[in-house]
Parts: sequence; C-alpha cells; structure tokens
Amino acid sequence: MTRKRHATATDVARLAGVSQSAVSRAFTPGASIAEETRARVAEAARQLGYRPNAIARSLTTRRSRIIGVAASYLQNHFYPDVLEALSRGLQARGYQMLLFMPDAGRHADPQLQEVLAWRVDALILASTTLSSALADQCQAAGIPVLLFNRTSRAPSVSSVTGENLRGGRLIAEFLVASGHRRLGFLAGIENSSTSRDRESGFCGWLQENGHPPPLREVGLYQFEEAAAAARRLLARPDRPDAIFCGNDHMATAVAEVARHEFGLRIPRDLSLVGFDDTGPARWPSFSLTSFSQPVQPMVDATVALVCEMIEDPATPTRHEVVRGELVVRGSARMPPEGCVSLAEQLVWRPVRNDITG
Amino acid sequence: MTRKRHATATDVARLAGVSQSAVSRAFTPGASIAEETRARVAEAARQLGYRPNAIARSLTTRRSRIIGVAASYLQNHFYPDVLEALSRGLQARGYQMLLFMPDAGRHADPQLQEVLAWRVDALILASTTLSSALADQCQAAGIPVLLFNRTSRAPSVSSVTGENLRGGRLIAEFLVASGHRRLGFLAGIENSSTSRDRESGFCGWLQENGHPPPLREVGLYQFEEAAAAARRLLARPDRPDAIFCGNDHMATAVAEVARHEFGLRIPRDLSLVGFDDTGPARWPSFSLTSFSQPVQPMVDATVALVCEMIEDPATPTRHEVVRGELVVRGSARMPPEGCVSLAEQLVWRPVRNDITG
DNA sequence: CTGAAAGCGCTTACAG
DNA sequence: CTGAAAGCGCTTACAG
Repeated sequence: MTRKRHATATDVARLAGVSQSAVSRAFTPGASIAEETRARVAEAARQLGYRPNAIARSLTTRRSRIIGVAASYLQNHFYPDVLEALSRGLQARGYQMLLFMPDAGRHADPQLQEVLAWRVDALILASTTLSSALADQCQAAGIPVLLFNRTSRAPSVSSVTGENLRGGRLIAEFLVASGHRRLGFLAGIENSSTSRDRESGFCGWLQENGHPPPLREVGLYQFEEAAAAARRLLARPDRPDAIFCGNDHMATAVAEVARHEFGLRIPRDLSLVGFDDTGPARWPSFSLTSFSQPVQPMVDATVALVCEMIEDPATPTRHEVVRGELVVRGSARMPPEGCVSLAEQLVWRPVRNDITG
Repeated sequence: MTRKRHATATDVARLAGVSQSAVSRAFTPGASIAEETRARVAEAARQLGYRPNAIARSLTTRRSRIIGVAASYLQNHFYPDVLEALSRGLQARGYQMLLFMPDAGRHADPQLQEVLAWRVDALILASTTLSSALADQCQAAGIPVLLFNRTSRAPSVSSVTGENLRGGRLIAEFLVASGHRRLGFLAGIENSSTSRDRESGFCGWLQENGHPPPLREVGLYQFEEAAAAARRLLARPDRPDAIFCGNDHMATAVAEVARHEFGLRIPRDLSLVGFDDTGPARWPSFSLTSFSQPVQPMVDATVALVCEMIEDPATPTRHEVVRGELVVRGSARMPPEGCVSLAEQLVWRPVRNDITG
C-alpha cells in the first residue's frame, strides 16, 4: 500500500476545465475571479477532496502563518490556561501554533533552531528566555520575539508580564499591615526576571520601611522543590509567621507541608500569599490570597503585540505590564483596613497619605 | 525597514564555491559528500547564519515531520503532563508538534482542516474524536490518526487508552469490599468512550454481583460542573456514602464541595475514588484513591505506534490498552484485605476464587 | 476576469 | 564525489 497523493491545484484545474492559477484564485479571498468560475472550482475541489497545500503556499508567500510557542512548567496551572487562551487567540487571527517545551530553568535555545527552520512568523516564549546570541540571530533574521511572563536582560526583546514589582511591594505592605513581622520569601527560579522582580519589590518595600529582610528559600517554581524549601523554613526555631511564595503553585506546596507535616493552621499559625491567582489556589482548601496575573488580558496583549510586530517589523521594543490586584482570600491574616469588594472579589487597596506608594 | 531575507542554499553555495546541491548534501545526514566539501559548506553557512528551510524541504520530500496534536481539558492535570511527555517523545524522533485545542466535548473537525493543510505526517487526538467523515478523509489522504485516551465508534481508528473497563469493575469491587452499599457514579462527557467504558465496567460489575445500580450524575469532566453535580448528589436524603468519580479532576471538585459545603469528612462520611492518578489528587489534602493511567507508558505507546503508522501505512488498526493499578490512598475506606505494597505504593489486588474477575 | 510563466528553496535521480 | 536540472505545489505579476 503506497501513500496516497493529495489532490493538487493542477488536478482540480483539469477537472474544472480552468487553469491552475484560477484554482489558486478561487481559494484566495479577495482575488479577482468570476463567481461562476469559483463555483466550478469549488465543486471540482469538493469532488477531489482538495485543500490548498499550506507548505507550498508558505514557500511562495514567504509567510508561514505559524508562530513558534515555547512553554514550560505546565504543572503550574497558570500555563495550561495561558496555552488555551493563546491557542484560541492565534487561531482567531489565522495562525497555527508550533509548540515546544524547553527544559525548565534553561534557555529555549536548542529546540529553537528546529523551530526557526520552519520560518515561523514569530516566536512567543512563555516562562523561558533565549540566549542573547539567539536573540541576535532572530533579530538578524527579522523574526519577532516576544517574551511572556519573563523579561530579558537584553532589553531589546519585547515582553508581556504582570506587575511583578508592584505586586511584591504590595504583598510586603499587606503582610506588615496584618501585623506580621517574621516574614519569609520563597523564590522561584533565581535568575528568572519574575522571581527577581517579585523579590526586589518585596524586599525593597521592607527595607524602605525599616523592616529586616525576610528569611529566604528557593523553590525553583516546582512543587517538590517548594515543599522541600517549606520544610527547611518551617523547621527553623525562628520560623516565619508569613510567607510570600513566588507563585501559587509553590504556595500550594507550602500549604500542604505546613498543614500535613507541621500541623499548622492557615492563617492562624501561618499566613501564605501567592502570585498568579490561578488553579487550585482558588479552591476552598487553599483559598489563597494572591496577586493576580489575569490570563486573558495578558494573552490578549501578547497576541495583539505579536501581530503588530509581524505586520510592522519596525515596531519598537515594548514591555507591556498587565495590571493585577492583590486578591484577598483566607490564606493570610487580614489587615484591619484596606480590603474592598471589586467584581465579586475582595481586593486590597491600602489607603495612603503619600502619592507614590 | 523591510523584512530581511534568510540566507538560502544558493547563497551558501556561492560563498563556498560549490554547487547548491552540494550545500543540500552537506546538510543531509548520510549523503555522499567529501568531508572537505562539507567543512567548507559548514563554514560558509555559519558565516551567513544559514539553516535549511524546513518548508522547502517538506515540499520536495513530501514529508513534513510535523505531527498535528489536539488536546483539550487542560485544566485536568493529566493533559499538561501528557503534553510534556508527548513533546519530549516526538522531539526525540525528530518531529515537531502543531498543537490545536478543540472546544471541550466537541469534535476536533473545524480546526482539523487547517492542520491538514499543513500535510502533517500524522494526527494525535487527545481527549477528542473526529467525525467519521473526517476519519474517512484522513484515511483517503493516507494520514495516520491516533486517538489518545478515547476510542472512536468507527473501529478503524487506532487508539491508546488506559484500562477503563477493568478500572471501573475493580473500583466497584473495591468499594463493595469496603462495605459500601450506597454508591454514586459521576460521569464525565457522556458520549466519550472513557466515560462510557468506566461506567459500564462499574455498573457491569455491580449488576453481575447482585448490587443495585449507583446513583448517577454528570460532571462533564469539568471542575465546576462536577462541583454542581456533587451538590445535587450530596443533598439527597439517600446520598451515597461512596462516589466513583470519572476522573481525578472531578474527584477533587467533589472533595472540595463535600468538605467545605457539606462538612463531610473523607473517608469517614464519604469515600471517593478517582481515575488517572495525577496532579493535585496525589497531594496530602486529597490523597485520592484512584485507578492509574500512567502517562509515560501511555505516551511511549502513542509515539511508538504513530511512528510505526507513518513508516508503514499498512499498519493495521490497533487499540493499545495500557495497564493501570488501583492506587490506594486515604480518600476511600479500605477493604479488610487485598491491599499490597508495590513500588512504594499501596495498590489493590483482590484475592479471587474465580479465574476471570 | 483569465492563463502562461516565473519563482519560492529545497531534494534527488542522473550523468559524469 | 559533484553539478545541472527537474520537480515539489503553490502565488503573483504580466499580458491579454
């Protein structure tokens, strides 16, 4: 049994009694073709089960209408949600998604070469970065690159992120306002921009307001690593009474360890705050207070920006920051004031004397 | 700023002082080319940042080395895990993954047309099916189709699944052995083969052994739907004291509702059993007893089978069923006997007089 | 509105 | 081992 050949435009042309160019036009929206011709072609195509070959089309148009997407950390619920929204958004704009999954904590470089061979129209890297060599290569080849939930040290790569810095600051203020003084911070991947920004927001606010730096552990944005870090943190004689976890995924790990291994009650014995506001963190069992990174707005911004970059290669580098809220639930002691209802949620909006905050 | 052109084989040939064919050979493993020529080409390619264009290659070879992958229900942790394993497996065999996400509970048909335009070498559909019209179209075009965690009513489409039927039967036996008599079943998508098979295994065993059928609700494999179903089930005067949930994802929803809305203790007031053995279900808070669908073996079988189908179009239809175990944890009352340790886990291996079971 | 023809960037017999 | 040439299946000026 040999592999069957797909019908080609030439086959259809022969059957419809028109030229091959006419067949092509019949499948090109806006092409100049008589309605009757189009109908004849459509009928012939139907009979033969013809569909234009996207590979051949891409070769001639030099636009693949494929976008390379990198994603890692899919155990963190945030990313499956992002992937679904991204798939929908790109599909709606007529793009396909070539997905690859770099190893967690590493550059996307190795697999990227394979993806670039496909002459993707753009690259979206979620929770990964690329080496600056690769960034240069993409730049030289004119391939737009967009980082999602990361920024690059090379400032010329555009990005879409949440409010990592403001979130970190607000969480510090929130925990202090709740009366906590023995704070802990659980870092994600240490050289990821999100972890660094959240930490520097958190520690920055503490320092500026005369508080000592938090105890610190590293959870690498992974469940098991975070659980191990929690064990170290909670076993200390001076264990923290509040922990800011670099994301919700790690916060759930910490909650599990705190309750089931240390017998702690949350938030009575330990306050927990996360980042992302997704997935299990919202379930009653965790009811996590968390700074939100709203998936749909972030993905909308990503899709819009990436399309703009494709359409106009001269689009300047942009770093879009999508607004979030400190969503207040039950995992952290509440401050005496500042919690307001917003869209059926409780969020924290501290009243301040100063303008900046 | 106009879009830069990628260097082509012809550019490289010119620089290296060889023919364009030589350049092609230099990038074709196993092609007959002098080592010195290859080196000259490699150097020229490096200078120009040349990478063979996969689109052009696919057009001539008529093999895209792209596999179309459909996945839905990414909120269910099982699928992100599957996606990661699949990505790794396909990558290792030199395939790229064109991902699309059909709407939950629907056929993959609409987006499939777009994917087929890319002349994918095969199609893997996870948690979806395709219409029989589409199945025929793929068959006619010689495109291998593989269903993952589903079977098709059209028996000619190959599949890889877990032991849905045996799992359902075993869970019935397990719950009855634990002394439960008021059973409930929470269905997933009713016309999905997994849900039907699990249910018929469960109900089949009950019937064969003289037990009444379980109370029944539908959760559509979605968290919120499952929570709503749990509310209906648990509000009944004759509420079940054990529920077999069509998968772990729904089981966690039921656990949340049972505990936080009905104040039930698990397993004292209610036993819960799931299916999949993944994700949050394993966390101490849920500690779900669940029939496993081991991701890696299932994905290994999928990758092996799909490659075989690509290599040899005459590969006959196959329905691979990957062995699972009833993993015993704390969410369901334990039967007096039959639990054995296996690979650091407790699994249920009932002792039987009869041979079949 | 339509067709003939060039060209997209490769691979692969074929002849040497 | 190497090069010239055909061909993969389209799109798109160009001329009519």
